[in-house]
Amino acid sequence: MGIDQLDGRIIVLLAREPRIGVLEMSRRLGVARGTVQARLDRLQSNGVIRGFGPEVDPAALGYPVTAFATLQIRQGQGPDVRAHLATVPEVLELHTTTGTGDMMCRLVARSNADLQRVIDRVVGFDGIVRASTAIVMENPVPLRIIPLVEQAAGDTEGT
Amino acid sequence: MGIDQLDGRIIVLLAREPRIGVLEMSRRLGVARGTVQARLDRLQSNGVIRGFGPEVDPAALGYPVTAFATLQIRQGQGPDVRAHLATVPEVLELHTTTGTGDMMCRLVARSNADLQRVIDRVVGFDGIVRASTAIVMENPVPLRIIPLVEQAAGDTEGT
DNA sequence: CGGGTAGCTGGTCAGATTGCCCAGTGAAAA
DNA sequence: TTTTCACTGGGCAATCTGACCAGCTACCCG
Repeated sequence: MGIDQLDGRIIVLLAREPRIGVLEMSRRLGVARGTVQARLDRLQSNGVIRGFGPEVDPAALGYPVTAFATLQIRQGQGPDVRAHLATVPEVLELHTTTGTGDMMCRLVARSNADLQRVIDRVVGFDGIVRASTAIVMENPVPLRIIPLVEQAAGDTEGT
Repeated sequence: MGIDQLDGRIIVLLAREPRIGVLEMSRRLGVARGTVQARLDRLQSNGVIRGFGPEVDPAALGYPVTAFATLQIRQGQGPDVRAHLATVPEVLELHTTTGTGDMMCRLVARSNADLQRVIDRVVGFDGIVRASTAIVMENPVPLRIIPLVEQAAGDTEGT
């Protein structure tokens, strides 16, 4: 596990210009096309690169409001709660955590008013004892991976 | 703003099989290639589709520990704190929020012990008053967009 | 009502890229 | 020393892309 510098450069290049294609990458990186192809195959079978799905902006879809909800679950109701939350489209992700809450989820909604509806739907389930919600105002650092990839590529040098 | 059913089907198809290409999509959706191309162009210039960057798994990079940190900021120090956090590679995203905390960030680390180092680096900055951290144990619902896209495509029918 | 716009179809075209194969080389591991 | 592995540089056929076209329909507007 771990990536070397060439892997890192491939990922960063791909993150910056996703449409670029293997041939152009090999040109820019100064290596043979087969090498880039082999590296990419390996990164994907490694699981380092999960895929190339489209990044969809919920705001552009009509869901400009984002919030994080911390949930407290009744003992033993975990599995049921997960199944329940998985059925709510506005639940974008769900984690079980240590700490004050038992779960943490990311929600989106069409408006602040609509957020109320979403929260009602989320907590309107027996196993959920309490929920506390934090509405996102700004997003100074959008989800990113490049700095981490650069660090991983610089530090680890393979295994 | 909003997407119609064809847009929705395009996005879902793309999310399920990213490598698919415009031609194959047009075949499966039963529309002309030019249509799919035009839709995709529009979705991208709309900002609905931000891009096709590689989805990198931090765990496979050697960072298997994820945590969420809620930060309380000293009045007026917001901008400085943002700039500080932006320099930490392990900070994957950062939001400013309403509620008990002022900011919320997603962190990764090489281990639980390493998480301590990351947190020290995050909070080792003057403007941060307090931080409370929740370590992620499981991720029952990984970041997803398909259900929301399907709902948006079904409901809105364009504007 | 007629005109104009917008979107989709089904087709063509040249050019680029992909996936695949190969032999040769250098370095590291056994 | 022999084997293994990754990378190089090359070539091949098949495919896809981006661009363009005319024709058609639906729709809005004056």
